[in-house]
Amino acid sequence: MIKHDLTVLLAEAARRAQAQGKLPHTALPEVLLEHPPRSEHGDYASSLPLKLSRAARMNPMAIAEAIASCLPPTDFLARAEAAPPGFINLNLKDQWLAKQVEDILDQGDNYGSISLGHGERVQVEFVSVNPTGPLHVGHGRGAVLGSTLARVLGIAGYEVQKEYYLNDAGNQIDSFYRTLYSRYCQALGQKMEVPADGYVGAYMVDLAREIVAEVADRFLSLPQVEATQELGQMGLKRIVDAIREDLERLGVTFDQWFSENSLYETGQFKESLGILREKGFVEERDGAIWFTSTALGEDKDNVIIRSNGSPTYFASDIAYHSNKFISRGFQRVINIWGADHMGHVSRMKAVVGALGVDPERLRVILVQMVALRRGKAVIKVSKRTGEMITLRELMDEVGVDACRFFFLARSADSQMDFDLALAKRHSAENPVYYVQYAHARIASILTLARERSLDCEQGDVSLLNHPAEMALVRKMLLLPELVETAALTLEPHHLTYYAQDLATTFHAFYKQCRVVSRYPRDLPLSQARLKLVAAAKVALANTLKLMGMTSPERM
RNA sequence: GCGCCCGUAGCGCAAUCGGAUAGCGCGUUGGCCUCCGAAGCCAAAGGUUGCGAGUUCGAAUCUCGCCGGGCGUACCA
Repeated sequence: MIKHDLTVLLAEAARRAQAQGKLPHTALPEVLLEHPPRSEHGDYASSLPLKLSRAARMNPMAIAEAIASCLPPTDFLARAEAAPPGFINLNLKDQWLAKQVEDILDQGDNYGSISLGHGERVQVEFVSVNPTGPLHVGHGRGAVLGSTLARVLGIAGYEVQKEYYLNDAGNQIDSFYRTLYSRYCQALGQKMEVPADGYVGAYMVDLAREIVAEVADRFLSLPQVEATQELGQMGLKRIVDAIREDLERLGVTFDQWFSENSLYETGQFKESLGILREKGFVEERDGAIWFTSTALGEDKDNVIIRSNGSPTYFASDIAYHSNKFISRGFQRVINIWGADHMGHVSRMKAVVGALGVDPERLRVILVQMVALRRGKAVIKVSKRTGEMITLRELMDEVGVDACRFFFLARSADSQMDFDLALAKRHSAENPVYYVQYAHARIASILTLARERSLDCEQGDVSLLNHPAEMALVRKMLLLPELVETAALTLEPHHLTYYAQDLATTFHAFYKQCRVVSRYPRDLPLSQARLKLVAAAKVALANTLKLMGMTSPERM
């Protein structure tokens, strides 16, 4: 990556300046490059002189000049200038930039890949919604964020495993089973109340009807406990299948669906509890088993096994994380949770530490809530009350691509207001079409060139020097840097802004530079520009692919 | 009460480490299709970055105090 080459070059120049006595021998801070907001300030700039000024007791401008004078000539750097109050501005050579077009074409689908991760094994666990009802709009946000992040980490050189943690044990499943039983009986005309803690959503009525359609009244003759259990499992499977279907439609797939229940069946839970006990973090009190997190600086202790003998959700999570880190050996684990799980974060980190794993290896991304409105009316989303807008409805309404783009365009820590009344109208104005239009436009240029039998293999990219051409190359070269940033900060929302930027730069180029010309004298330039356009298609398509969106050839 | 997140143009949101004149989309106003897609381009208007102090050569960004919104603070998940 050119940015890294420049970073190294600058650091060397600073050391050379010290060796030559132009700079005092103070410790050098890490060299950081940025893209100046104004293009006159170069392709990259460093504020190193400003940071060095105090320790070196020198005027920052003098430092900038000293370092700039020690930069060796290279085939990519056109010039380095000291700029007030003490920046070093770096400009790339047009000829070098033009040559990158061929480099991008050579890389093709791999363009954007970097080796940041060095094959480190990372798990991204996301969605993991309780399988007690359909996915709603809010879940879509975590699904899109997680799947995009997994793609970004993959292209950044990590070995990524995507996982859905299936909460198929515990209270909520029990309640789901009992609700389903009651709805099943009702569907068959029996008098039966929905449990007080049950799921009152209409989808449970539909689910019961579906099951009746399949098995009729077979379960009525069974003892209630047995019927509830069997019926529940049937219903659970249907719900999970529906969740899986919705996610697939959204472009979200998993390498593994991990069953919470299996943690108890395989003895993983006992094992991890044993580790904690051994290390002295387990205590019995008031008839319950506690994790003594206060000993690790937490505000309070947490119950692992209730006094009635049933394990808590936290208990499962202890075993689950032990499984992730110790049994399966992931070097890093990224959990994407809703903001309502915030209270869970620090105790999970404490548990991971207690298990003997560096808590830094666990990263939790909290996705802020999606507040639903219909016009001015706030819709309270709750599976309990059953009022919700499903993800499926949203996808029907605005389409998958717009859906993904919309969720992705906001950073995880900003709350989102989703107005359904405006959803459809907004989808037509969504920047997603702006980006995809650029791709379709490129495709049609390339088609036209093919129809006119233009051989762009012959194109000589050194003919490229128009400012709009150079701007487009520069923008394309940002993709690997963007991947790096997104992978390091775990913030894939930057992709949406980059995609728009790239599209804008392309549209501007298109307006200013004729690609396919009717005049024979333009042939060499046409061929060169076709290469540029083909490279732009690669960059744009790869960006869209990272976001899980389609790259239409026409629209 | 305490803890975490957020507050940026009319609306929705960006701003990679503290960097140079804070950007993008929608909306508003005006212009641009006689060789490649106007779902486009160009231009204009629109900001005391919630308020007030502090640190710094430099603050949307860091610190402190207020104000407003969200979430958490269960033997729920």
